[in-house]
Amino acid sequence: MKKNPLEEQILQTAEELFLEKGFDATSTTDIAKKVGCNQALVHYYFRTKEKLFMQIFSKKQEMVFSCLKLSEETDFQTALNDFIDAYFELLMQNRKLPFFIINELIMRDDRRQYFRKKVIESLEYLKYYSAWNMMLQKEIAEGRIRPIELADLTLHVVSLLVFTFISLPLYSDFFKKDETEIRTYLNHRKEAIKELIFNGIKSNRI
Amino acid sequence: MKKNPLEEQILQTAEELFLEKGFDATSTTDIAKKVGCNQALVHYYFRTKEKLFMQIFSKKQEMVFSCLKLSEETDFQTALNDFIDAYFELLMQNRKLPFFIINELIMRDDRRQYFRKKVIESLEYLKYYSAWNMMLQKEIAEGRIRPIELADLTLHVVSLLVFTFISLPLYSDFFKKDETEIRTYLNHRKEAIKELIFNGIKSNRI
DNA sequence: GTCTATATAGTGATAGAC
DNA sequence: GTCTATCACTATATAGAC
Repeated sequence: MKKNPLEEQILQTAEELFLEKGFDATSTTDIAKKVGCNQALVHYYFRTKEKLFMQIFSKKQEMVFSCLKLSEETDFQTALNDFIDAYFELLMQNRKLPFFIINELIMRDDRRQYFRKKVIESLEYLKYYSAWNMMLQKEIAEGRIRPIELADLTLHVVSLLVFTFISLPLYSDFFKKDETEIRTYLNHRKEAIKELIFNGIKSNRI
Repeated sequence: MKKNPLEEQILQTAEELFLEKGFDATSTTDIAKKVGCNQALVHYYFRTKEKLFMQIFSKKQEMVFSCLKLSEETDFQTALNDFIDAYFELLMQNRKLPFFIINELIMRDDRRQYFRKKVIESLEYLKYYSAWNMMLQKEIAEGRIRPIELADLTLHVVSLLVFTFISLPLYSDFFKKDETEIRTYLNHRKEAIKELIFNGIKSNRI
C-alpha cells in the first residue's frame, strides 16, 4: 500500500518533533505548522496524536534492541567489543534516541507496560542472553575475566553508553562545541569506556 | 520572615509533584488539589508557576553539587571511595533527583543556561577540581593508577551512578520489586560500580 | 489571606464544505 | 484528500468579593 506523500511527510515531521521535545511538548498544531498543512490533516491520517506517536515509538523502541545479536564463533571479549562498537554507532546516528525512550518510559506507565510486553514477547532476547552468559562463564572459569554477573556487566555497559548520549546536549551547550568537536568527543568517550570496561573485568591472575 | 503554613504546604506539595512528573506535566491546579486549597492561592503566594518551580529547581540543583567537597589528608582512592559513598547516599534519599534535573536541563534551554551560570559562578568547583586532579596525578606518577584524564574518570563515575537511578523506575516496575528488594539492589549496584571503577583504573604494574 | 469567577489562550478532535 | 470552522476541555493568571 503506497502512502500519500503528505502522510509520509507528517510521519517524518512528527518523528523529528517527538524525538526533539517528547510527546507532551509536541502538539499536532506544531506538526502541521512544520509540514505546512493544517492541523485537521494530521488527525485525518492518524486519527489521534497517541496513534501517530505509537507508530514512531514502537519503531524507535525496536532500534534499542537491534544490537543484541552477537557474532557467533568468537570469544566473549571480541563479542563485547563488537557490541559496544555497534551500539555506539547506532547511538551516534540516533543521538536523541536514549533520552526519548527513557523519558517516555519514565513519564508514562502505559508506555512502560507496552515496552515490558514487547521485551517479554521477544523470547529471542533470552536466547541471546544465555549465549552471552555461556561465553562469559567460560572466560571466568578459565581465569581471564574476574567473577561478575552478566546482569551487572550489562548494566555497566548500558549506563556508560546511554548516559554519554543523554548528557550530550549539556556537553555541546556548556562548552559550545560544533559538530566536528562533538564527533571527536564521542569517539574519545567510546575508547575511554572500552578501556574502563575491559580493564575493569580483566582478571589480574594473568 | 516566618512563612504562612499554607505557603509552606504549597511549596512542599509542588516539590513532590514537580519531582514526580516534571514541570510540564504538573499544573497549578494539580498542586492546589493535592494541598486542598484552590488554584488561585498557588498564584497568590508564588505569582507564576515558573517562579514556584525555580525555587524548587535551584534548591535541588544545589544538592547535585553538594558532594564535591573532598576529605583532605587522604589518598585518591579513599577520596574517590568516599565520594561514591556520599553521592550514592544522597541519591538513595533523593531517587528522583537525577531524572528531574536532567529532564529539565534537556527540555529547556533557559534552564540549561541558568544551570551553566550557577556552575561557572561557583569557582569553588575549580578549586575542588584541581585538588582532585593533583591527587590523581600523584597516583599515576607513582604507578598505582593507569594514565587517565580526570574528566574521563568523572564521567565514568557519574554515568554509572546517575543511570542507576534514572533507570530505577524501570527496574522496580519490570521486576515488580518492593522497597526492601530495591534497597538490596541499590546496595549491590553500588559495590559493583566501585569494583568496576577501581579495577578499571588500577595499574597492572603492581 | 482565601475564596469564586472569569479572561485569555492553547489543546485534541470532529463536522462539513469543496 | 484537504480545507475552515468549531466544540469541549484544560491551562495559567488575574480581578474582585469577603
